[in-house]
Amino acid sequence: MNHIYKLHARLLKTGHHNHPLALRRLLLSCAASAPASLSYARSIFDLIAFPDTFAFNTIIRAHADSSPSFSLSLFSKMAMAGVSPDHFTFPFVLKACARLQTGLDLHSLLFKLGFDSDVYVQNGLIHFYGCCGFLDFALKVFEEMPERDLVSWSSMIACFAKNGFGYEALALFQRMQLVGTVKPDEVIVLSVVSAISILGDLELGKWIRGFISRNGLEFTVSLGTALVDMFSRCGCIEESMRVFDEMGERNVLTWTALINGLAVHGRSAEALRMFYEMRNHGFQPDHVTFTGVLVACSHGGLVSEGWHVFESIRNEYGMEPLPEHYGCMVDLLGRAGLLNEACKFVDGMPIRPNSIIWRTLLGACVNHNYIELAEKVKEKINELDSYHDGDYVLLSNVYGGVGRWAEKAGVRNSMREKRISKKPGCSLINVNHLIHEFVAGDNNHPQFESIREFLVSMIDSLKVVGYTPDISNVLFDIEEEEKESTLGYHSEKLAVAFALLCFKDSRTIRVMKNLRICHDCHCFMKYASDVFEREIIIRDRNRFHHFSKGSCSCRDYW
DNA sequence: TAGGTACCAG
Repeated sequence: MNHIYKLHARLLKTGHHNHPLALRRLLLSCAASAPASLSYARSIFDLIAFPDTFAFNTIIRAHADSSPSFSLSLFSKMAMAGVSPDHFTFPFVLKACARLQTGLDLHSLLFKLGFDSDVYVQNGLIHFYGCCGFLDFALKVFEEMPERDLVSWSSMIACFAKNGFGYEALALFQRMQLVGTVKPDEVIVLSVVSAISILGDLELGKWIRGFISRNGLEFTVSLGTALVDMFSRCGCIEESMRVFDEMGERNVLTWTALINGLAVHGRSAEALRMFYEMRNHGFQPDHVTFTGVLVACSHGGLVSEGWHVFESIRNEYGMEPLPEHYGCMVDLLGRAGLLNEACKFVDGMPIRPNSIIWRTLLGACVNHNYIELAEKVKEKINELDSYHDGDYVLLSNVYGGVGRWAEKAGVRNSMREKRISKKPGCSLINVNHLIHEFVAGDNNHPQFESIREFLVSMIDSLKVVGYTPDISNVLFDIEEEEKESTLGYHSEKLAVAFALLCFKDSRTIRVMKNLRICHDCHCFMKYASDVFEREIIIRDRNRFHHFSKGSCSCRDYW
């Protein structure tokens, strides 16, 4: 900002401060320093009697990121003033539209005006469609481009990553390298790291790290932070810690990434230690940091520490707790079996509890067999959002936990009436650089028969040492023997059986699952880690479970 | 004549 004031002062001194060229120069300087200089930029823009395309472009650009609605209002004003847009205008307008996820008619307008063949405009369109979730449109623009620059590839890869299509992002990155016309930079690699985080594939994680150093890419704070997060999501918190230790410069996001990683890996005490160490290094925690610390307390059963951290948000840091912090507290109390306290906490919340808060409480009811409370909580959820399949599964599990099969069947009927189906469990595993997908109850894998046979023999050998299949979590009221075989087909069991068949050495088995692991599978994995002398790491929807020598890192507290 | 797009991490 200082250089703008100096420039303005010089213009005032020489009497050129109202000269159109001087105003343009000032406006440009302000636009380059956005968002700090936005109000100043607006006042200069207002001084220009007849703003031309360049002036409009500059002011639209300056607001595209931080005040996208204002950018769009300026674009309308531009049209009303009869000032024509040019090929510079649209990338800025598209950026604003991407932020607001609006403006689907823009493509036809710029097509009509003949700006659709400009690479910057096309890149803007890819980014815009990607942000709005219209991947097909983004891909169409990308594929039809006669020439692509680094930003075109980067935009399309980011589109895939942002929308959860990890493999597609990686495949495109590979295609880009095969085409070989552009050289990857730190920006594009950040999207690739994010794609690998979605997949949770450690082999790929190690590869991208090597790629970064082989290609001499600058190890920026954001790239380092993304790697800390990625390794944690790939199930290797040790590697996250190594990257963290090697980073010369860190910021609050880096510390938070590590704290969150430690929390979901069940290393609660270390997460708390890092939180206090971070403060000693002079970094102020933000809302995300607090969420990580509270998750650590919750998963570690650290009730009093959790209370202390929660209260410090307001008392020490002067921040207002967000709904997710209240959610963490409900989880903390509920997990610890303090259901009455959890209810009191929800009743005393200064904000209206959302369905997530109630759902958290419902989960606690399942873990501690609080049937009446679960029924009341489910009613509360129904008032807010009655179509969430997971809630029915939880309620069904409460009834199953105490053998109330008639009520359990009632839950099934109610799901049928509302046409709600249970999302199938799905587990992924990397075997010899190939990802295998297992879906509960699905026998499409080419080696399904041998996997199933091996799984049956596994279950038999685990039963010998004390494993008893727990049938209470099976959703429907079916015969006992059938229930047992339904459990036998849970996707994570199939994935682990497959890994044991494939891996002849003693390497760690790593599985990624879309839903929470059930009690029976959790018990099965503990026995399997002992009997087969294997470390098994499962990433479920909430956290990581490290099974080793008959026990789990979550200490059965998840 | 100037001005441009992607990533922006937790």
